[in-house]
Amino acid sequence: MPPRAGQTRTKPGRSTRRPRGSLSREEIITKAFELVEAESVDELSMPKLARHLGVGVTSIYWYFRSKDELIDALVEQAATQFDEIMPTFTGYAWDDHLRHYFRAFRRVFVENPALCDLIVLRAPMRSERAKELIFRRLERELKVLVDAGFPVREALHAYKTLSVYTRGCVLQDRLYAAAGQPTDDRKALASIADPETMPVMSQAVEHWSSSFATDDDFEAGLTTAIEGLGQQLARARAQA
Amino acid sequence: MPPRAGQTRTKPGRSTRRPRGSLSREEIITKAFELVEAESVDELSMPKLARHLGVGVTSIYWYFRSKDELIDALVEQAATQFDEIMPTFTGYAWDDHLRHYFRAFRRVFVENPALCDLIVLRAPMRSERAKELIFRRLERELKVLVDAGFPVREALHAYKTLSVYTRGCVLQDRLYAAAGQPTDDRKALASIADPETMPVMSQAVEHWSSSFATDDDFEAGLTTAIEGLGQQLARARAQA
DNA sequence: ACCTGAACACCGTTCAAGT
DNA sequence: ACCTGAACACCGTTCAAGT
Repeated sequence: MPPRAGQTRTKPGRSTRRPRGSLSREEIITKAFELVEAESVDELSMPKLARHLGVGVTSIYWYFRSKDELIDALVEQAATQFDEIMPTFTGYAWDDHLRHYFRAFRRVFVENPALCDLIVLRAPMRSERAKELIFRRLERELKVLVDAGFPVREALHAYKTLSVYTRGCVLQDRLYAAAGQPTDDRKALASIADPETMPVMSQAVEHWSSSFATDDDFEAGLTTAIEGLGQQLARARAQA
Repeated sequence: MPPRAGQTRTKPGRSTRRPRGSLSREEIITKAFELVEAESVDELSMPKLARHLGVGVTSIYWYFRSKDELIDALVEQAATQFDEIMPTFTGYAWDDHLRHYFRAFRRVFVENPALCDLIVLRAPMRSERAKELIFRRLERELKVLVDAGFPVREALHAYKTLSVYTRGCVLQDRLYAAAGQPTDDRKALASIADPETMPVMSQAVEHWSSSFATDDDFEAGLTTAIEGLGQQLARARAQA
């Protein structure tokens, strides 16, 4: 396309030097987060971000010492956003509460891959603000369990177990999505699982999916863990 | 250091052109795996690998179309190695069996971070050989559960749940190791967990560790899941 | 058939220089 | 104080050329 009349010829993407106060930490974080949402953390690069901001690459380094420091800021942003998106549940019995809570926990990550990349794959958090959000969340969730009769130590273990399990499922989902190859799982198994040499697996063909973290899988594991917790609670109550 | 007499001056690191048949797919994989073990997958680069092999960078591209294809080969190598390292357990009751099996499962990854990088963080596997190894493993492990009375579907869910949970723990461990900052967890919590505003968490301080996947945490989750499975088994047996 | 270096488009980061 | 481009050491990959 030839340059239109009245248009000064410029370097592609940016025409003028940005005025002094026009850039800010916040704008950089916001625009970087946009890029991560649109593509992924791995795709984020300083030159790309600079173009998206309409700035010279090096300008970003005035606000962040390194890309790593920028990512830390994005993780904090993600933690805040996660906290806003997560619904709060009240009035459920402890087991239904856990079920709803971790179902939502998983959904938020599955529906927002950027949050998954920044939180699940970037633990541990280095931001004080993010830690505080986690502590507040834990206070609320542990209270539900302690009120139901769980000793504090067991309540903490219960939350950790379900949190790690759920994040494990979410990671699995994310890796499968990134690989982006919906292979015909059942056929692959069927071709290997000969009834003679693999009697059990050949029976399992109808339930097979190579992802270990489908909705169905997640629900099954969630139920298993909650039933286990139920037994622990019964013992704790009997002791008291 | 001045070049010694009789030594021809060469480019640093490699003196002669390698003879024709001297390089091979296998050697590349072996040396690449060495690098991943010594550093990490993220640190692996084609130039580094070429230096380690004493070859020109581009020679590698005769054997692998891309770095991605090379990594796929490394994943297969890792899967084979994992299969060799994992001990086999026989003669245990189903619950003790699961306990020993997944304890070992976790240990292998914790002690071999390269395997964790290549298997846990690189799922799903694209190699047919790796898939076959997994199916064989599943056949053996599911048999233990089915023999104990689990329906095939429930046995599969049980394995998946514990596998995802264990890999979740391993990932967490790995991320904490990579971050490499053994912060004083308990103090961090104590400074935030005011008994007035956070009564439950302030009681939890003595059990706190910011990693959700310590040995103790893992064992607790493992027990919880196995207890849940015990209940499911009891129901399945009652039905039969 | 196998190994090679030059070259390209990218990346993160530093530095000295503009305003 | 804030924004800039030039420059550096890296990266993955392609290509035409050696043997």
